[in-house]
Amino acid sequence: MTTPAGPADTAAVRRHNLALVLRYVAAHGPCARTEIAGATGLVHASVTGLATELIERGLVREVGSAATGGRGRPRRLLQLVPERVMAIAVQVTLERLEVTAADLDGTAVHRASAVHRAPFGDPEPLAAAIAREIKLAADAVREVDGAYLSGAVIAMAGPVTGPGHTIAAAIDFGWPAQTDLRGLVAAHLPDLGCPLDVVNDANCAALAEYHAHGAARELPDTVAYIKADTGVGGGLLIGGRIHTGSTGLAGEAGHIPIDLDGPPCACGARGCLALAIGPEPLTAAAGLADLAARDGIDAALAELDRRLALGDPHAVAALADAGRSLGAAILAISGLTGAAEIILGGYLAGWCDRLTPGIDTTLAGRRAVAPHLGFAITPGLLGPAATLTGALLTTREATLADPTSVPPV
Amino acid sequence: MTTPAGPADTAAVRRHNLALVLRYVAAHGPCARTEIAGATGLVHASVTGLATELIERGLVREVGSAATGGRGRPRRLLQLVPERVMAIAVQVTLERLEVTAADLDGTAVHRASAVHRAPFGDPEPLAAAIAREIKLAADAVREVDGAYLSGAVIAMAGPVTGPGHTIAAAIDFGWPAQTDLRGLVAAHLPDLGCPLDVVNDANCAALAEYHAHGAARELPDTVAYIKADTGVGGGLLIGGRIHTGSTGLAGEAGHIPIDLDGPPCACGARGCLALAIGPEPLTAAAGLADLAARDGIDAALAELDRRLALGDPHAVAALADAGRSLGAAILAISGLTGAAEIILGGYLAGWCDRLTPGIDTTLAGRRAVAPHLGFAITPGLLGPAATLTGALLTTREATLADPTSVPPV
DNA sequence: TCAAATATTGCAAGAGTTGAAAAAATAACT
DNA sequence: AGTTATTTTTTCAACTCTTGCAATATTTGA
Repeated sequence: MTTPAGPADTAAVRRHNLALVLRYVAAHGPCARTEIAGATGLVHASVTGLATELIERGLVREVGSAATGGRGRPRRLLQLVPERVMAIAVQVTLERLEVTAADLDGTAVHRASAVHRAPFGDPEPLAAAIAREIKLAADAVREVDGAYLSGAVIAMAGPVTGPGHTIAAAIDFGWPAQTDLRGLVAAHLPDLGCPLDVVNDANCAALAEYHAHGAARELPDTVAYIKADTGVGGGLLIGGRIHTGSTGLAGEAGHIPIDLDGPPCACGARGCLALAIGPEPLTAAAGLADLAARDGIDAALAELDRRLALGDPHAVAALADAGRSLGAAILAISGLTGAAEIILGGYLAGWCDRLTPGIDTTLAGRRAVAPHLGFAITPGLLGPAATLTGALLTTREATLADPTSVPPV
Repeated sequence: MTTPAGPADTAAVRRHNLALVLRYVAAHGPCARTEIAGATGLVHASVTGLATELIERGLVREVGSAATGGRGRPRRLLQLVPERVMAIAVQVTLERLEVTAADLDGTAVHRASAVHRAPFGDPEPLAAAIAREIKLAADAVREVDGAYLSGAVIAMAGPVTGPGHTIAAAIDFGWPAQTDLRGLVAAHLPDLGCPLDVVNDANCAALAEYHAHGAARELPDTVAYIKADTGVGGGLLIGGRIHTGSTGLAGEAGHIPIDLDGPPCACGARGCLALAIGPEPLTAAAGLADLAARDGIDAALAELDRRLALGDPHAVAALADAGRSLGAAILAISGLTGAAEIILGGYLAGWCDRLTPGIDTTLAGRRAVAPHLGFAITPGLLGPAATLTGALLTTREATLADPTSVPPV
């Protein structure tokens, strides 16, 4: 069962078992009650009752029958009704708001992209803009017949701590410590009628990649994710759930030191990973500093990508060097978190082949001593959409964990 | 409630609520049913029933009354019966077995220390020796009237993975990968009558320090532990429980790289933390390499301790230098795990003051940029006994989590 | 001695799961 | 065409657990 601090009662049992059945149906497509009973350990009679309640809540529907091959009553198949539950996700970057409202399958019913101008140091205008977008998305959801709005999630950079979801530090926006972005946005949405959460953007991406990989094969209990795009971030997944840690920074690999006497970093420390694999240092190492200064970092990254495709030795060497540093970070991540799988996202995914030689250089010695090193390194499957997808998944998880949060019919 | 994969029923509810009450009684000394009801959220009537069952299982007893001050029926106080449940812990080091059988309070009823000679590469003789010691300890427990043997735990170096508790690698003993030490020992103990587990020794120490600190004040959700004595190890605690990770190595800080181009380590990588704060490098840095070679590492550490007490500049500088490296590791640990508290154990605890200057050197820049850094560094409160204490705590946790594992009367 | 106050326990009601029996629905057989 | 075997699903009584309310127990203060 879920692990609340408080007492348990029969309602908690019901919640747990409803979640058990709903999760099975969601994961294993159309399936019969008998199959669910066999797989979950529940008794047939219980599955009947649980399925009935899920149907009443509109989360599951019967979808025809399927003869089992031999004789006997045919199975009546149950299927998830993804469009029953919708969630809203807002990704906040320095210049834009990306908004999606989608159902449990991730099928979007509303998309928006808005430019915002957030004055340095004052979160209020941005909060108002976010609230405006959420309101539009919520209106779009309400247009859909029978859809239940389960939650809205704001994904943005910076550590998010505690149950209050306050943002410990948003350096790029210059906000004061412990800014209660959720509270500021919620103040504009008095009748939103669903939970509003703030989560770290890299953690969202980590969750999305975890699900993407987990669909194809069994994943280990502890999985780490590192991404680099406009910055370096990451996330840590334990038992399929985001682990934020007490600092809200768990898995944020960008500012771990890998070089004791390395160059100073803007974070105040020295030799951070971000100085080795971040976009500015990486393009600079490939001789593209001037281009980055003139046309912006995106142009420089695009040029680096072009040169890598052409096999430019300077660019290839820069990636190999970054790989060496990344290898050290991977050793630290696996050692400290116990992650048995490390997923690379952002441009690390696309350039994985170019990074591998450097990574191997760092890991070769350890691999020789400990042949089955205990962890795998895999490129991410999702592109930039990972963040929004992951934000939607957080509310999907909440719905699957407590189906009683969705009202009947 | 605890979170098993399977279905939940009313028995699970009972287990959860029994654990809730037992945990409260164990943590908050003698207390009345009313107090328990108020603190846990259970209703008075439920507490009555739950307390009755705990009394029947011998885990709790009534211990007099206490007038509440004003008028009214006095409170009947309930108290944990620590001696009801005993556990056995065996700590395995290269030369010795240290054994303790103790009750829920950690009060020992049996202690033993045995020299063993484990042939390199063959775990069987050591398994036999461990089984012998466990048998003696179990006999001692059976002497105690009314005591229930809840479990036996073997604490030893090396990563312990999966539900099978196999030892992925025991380099010091030269065992093959995935050695099933638990199985080997259990084969000698066909009628032990209690669970037998193998856990990582540093993880045990981490758990013990967590409890020691937590007794005095509220601890954050995620806490990390690093220790150095004969080697460098550590552990990661999430929600008060050991997180082993999928590799079984979570929190093992000894072989995270902090210096990309540092010296090669026996683990195969370069610039590992163990090369900076491990006993051999540390004594060598203080100019005690010859002494270590001649009289052993313990003698060299003792001499280092003496010189530190005298303020020997060479020794002090060595500690400061180690502190710099430790600071880098601490940044990595906090960043990756989200730990808001990092506990230093082994000689790191005793020499904490001497390490602090170096740690501060590394952290100063970060502290300047992020004033409330988000984590605290504290010395451990327990000495070498931490490992055995922690091993006992793992079974204590199991008992508190499922009081129905203890039979009636 | 009596009333007030507080702690604990009994008891019926409500909700959940379970196991066995009954009902439903189809294929195979005669 | 009718019947039987087989498989799936539902119904129903039994049991356990928490809950809320009323009853009981026990002490203090007047």
